[in-house]
Amino acid sequence: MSHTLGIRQAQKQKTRQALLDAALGLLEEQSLSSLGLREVTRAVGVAPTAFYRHFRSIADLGVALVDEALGSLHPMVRTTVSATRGIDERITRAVELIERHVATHPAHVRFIARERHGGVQPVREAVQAQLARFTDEVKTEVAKDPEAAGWSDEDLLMLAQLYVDQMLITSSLFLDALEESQEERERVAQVATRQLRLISIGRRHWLD
Amino acid sequence: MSHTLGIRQAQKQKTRQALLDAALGLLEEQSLSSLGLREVTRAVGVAPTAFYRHFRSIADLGVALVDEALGSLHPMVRTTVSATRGIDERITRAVELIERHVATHPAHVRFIARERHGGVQPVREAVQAQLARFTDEVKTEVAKDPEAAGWSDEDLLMLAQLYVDQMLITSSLFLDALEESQEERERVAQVATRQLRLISIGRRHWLD
DNA sequence: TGTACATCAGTGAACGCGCGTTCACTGATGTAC
DNA sequence: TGTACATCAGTGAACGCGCGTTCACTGATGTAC
Repeated sequence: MSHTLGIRQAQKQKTRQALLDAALGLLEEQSLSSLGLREVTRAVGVAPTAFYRHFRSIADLGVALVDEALGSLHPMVRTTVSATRGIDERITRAVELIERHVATHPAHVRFIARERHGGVQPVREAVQAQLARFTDEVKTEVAKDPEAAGWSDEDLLMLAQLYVDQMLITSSLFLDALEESQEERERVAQVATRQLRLISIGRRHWLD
Repeated sequence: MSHTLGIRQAQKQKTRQALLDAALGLLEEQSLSSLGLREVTRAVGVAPTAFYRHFRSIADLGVALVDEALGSLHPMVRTTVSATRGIDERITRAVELIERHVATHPAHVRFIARERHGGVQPVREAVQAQLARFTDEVKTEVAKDPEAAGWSDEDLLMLAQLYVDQMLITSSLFLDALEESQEERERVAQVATRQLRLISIGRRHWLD
């Protein structure tokens, strides 16, 4: 126990996290640009002024939420796309992983879908930056695949973009399906699987 | 001149359209859920209370904007996707049409991208409904193509969804590129063209 | 064509309310000796 | 270990402001005869 965080620091972190959690909860039914600072502090049970000890503004909190929602996702993406096992198996696994992630982090997924094109510029930019990182990582993994032999850099990038966008679209569809039925979720999984399969076929014959 | 609209009706329409236009302008830099009724009437130059003569609420105005933005688009989609001429030509033409539409209606495109997953439920639902109509129309056109012989209904639907999503993604990228350079727009066009080409290759070998 | 009445798009004052932000504060935690 | 001072996360009162909505109104347009 060489270095505990200190009671004060620990409590501050806790309040900060409570603000982030409360905001994420409130954002299920509205967008960031209409979220109020007092609304968030009220949900946590602290004075409105306490907010300023942690964030400059709601936009600032939004950027923190983007990092929380997308920051931890990188390792998953990397392992999913990488060329292990057969193609069909990889596709099935990827769709399953997406479905599970949406089921465990629905609020995060909704937040990203909403604010990707939302009305708060710094947040929008933070999302775009993280997605650009994803695209680059996917491109790196895709390039390692033997099937990518002879592909130009531009072709690799367009394929990586296709994959990332496909992932986001599928996430959003799973999210809507969450509030519906098991059948609906299966339908989404089926469509997503077929779309990835079609892309993978196109990829195989790209240089024909 | 059998039936002019009447001065009163005509003036009312004009004010209504002015409210829609002003709202669309204000929405370039914010999202609908943070748009104020007074903000809109102030931009038009009428009293706040005049708003209620035309719309029940901002959400109601938003739904009207969705219809304005997407309603007129159906004929274009139909002719673009339909099986005329060669495949490469069709792809090039589709990408050009998208680019031109974004250039002439940037505010509408931005509005749809923003509110598709935005925080105002009735508006979100209106967008989804219109997009479902698009998907259905695209599916009908795709089914007519000789290449679609032997395709199941589910396969046709998943392809139509892929096309519609691709159209939206490309529109959004063109929109961002509008504020940048001609080179950036060309890069977007190139990536979109390649992605559509890859999809078309996957489509050709789907039943192999 | 002219008159008398009805309609209704837009007005302007008024309201209560919740907002973001400021400020001086309190009291628990941290630090130096 | 104990004491004296510094730090700083969270408080609570206060502010000015713009919001959505109500209401009775005005005066141009529409309609019936």
